[in-house]
Amino acid sequence: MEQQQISAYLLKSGIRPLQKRVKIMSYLVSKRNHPTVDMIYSDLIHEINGLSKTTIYNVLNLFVQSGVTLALNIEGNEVRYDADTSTHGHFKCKICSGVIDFRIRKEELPNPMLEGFRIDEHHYYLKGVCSFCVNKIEA
Amino acid sequence: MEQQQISAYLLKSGIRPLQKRVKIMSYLVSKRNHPTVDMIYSDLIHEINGLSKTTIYNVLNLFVQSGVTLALNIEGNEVRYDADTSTHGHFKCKICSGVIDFRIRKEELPNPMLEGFRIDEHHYYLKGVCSFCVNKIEA
DNA sequence: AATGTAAATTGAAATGATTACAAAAATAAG
DNA sequence: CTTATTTTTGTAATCATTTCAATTTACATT
Repeated sequence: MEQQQISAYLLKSGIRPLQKRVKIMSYLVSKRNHPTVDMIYSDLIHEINGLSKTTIYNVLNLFVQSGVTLALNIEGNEVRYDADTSTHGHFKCKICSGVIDFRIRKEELPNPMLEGFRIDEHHYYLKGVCSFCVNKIEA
Repeated sequence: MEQQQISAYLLKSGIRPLQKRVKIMSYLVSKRNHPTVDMIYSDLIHEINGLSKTTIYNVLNLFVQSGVTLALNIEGNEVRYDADTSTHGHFKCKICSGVIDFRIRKEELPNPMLEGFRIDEHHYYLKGVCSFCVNKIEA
């Protein structure tokens, strides 16, 4: 996606499309790698002069609050970020630590009987070993 | 559940039923409150003389590795523990921070097309506002 | 009951992720 | 161009968790 489109998208979501915000969203959208803050930092530090890790935290927190990014809590010691806010599930491989998306339709997710509750977010994730690492183990 | 039963259960799961382990498992099973380590500590420190927080971490890690306890990663900054290892979902209230269970059958959970993957764990959780807090907000 | 050995527990220090905060820089408005 | 507001930065603080060596406990064998 073009920086132009990213800017327009942020603006539409009530976020001023400042340089670093656009770059970070652009990173999330193009890589789709469910990165941690550290991954974003080490990838963007070369590209953005004088980028601070605090800024990444600030920007991501803003994104999450504004609803343009999901914070994924799959492992206790790391938060991963995903700019795809549509309904989908995640799989995390115990071996290579990679996180991949899988499509599910909202109607497929069970709707528990929670009388009077307001449900804002659905999270569905699986853990195991991805096909690539399964082969490595068997070999 | 009686301490006797807890001990037998731990033994069957390959865990030596030492005093503190039995007390911690007993706590998890009877309270069913999805506690954090801190919650367990502040509740049991009165009951168990000279209990250390490190011990709670040790015991819980053992429980999780042995498969008798689930580690729930719903919020990025806290891990909660659940001795109910059967298939079920969790709801976390944004207001009161409480976590409650809801029943779902394994067959209800969508089975994504992940050719060649080995899937070990399914996690399904919802976030929102519980009925009690919904009323508080409206009032 | 006493002894020895292995396992568990402890507390202090280390680690690692995240947040708080005040100063500096960038942005927008007049 | 000047000023006011917002954003970014870097350091220090915080908080959960792990590491590790020393102490204690559990348990099998005398």
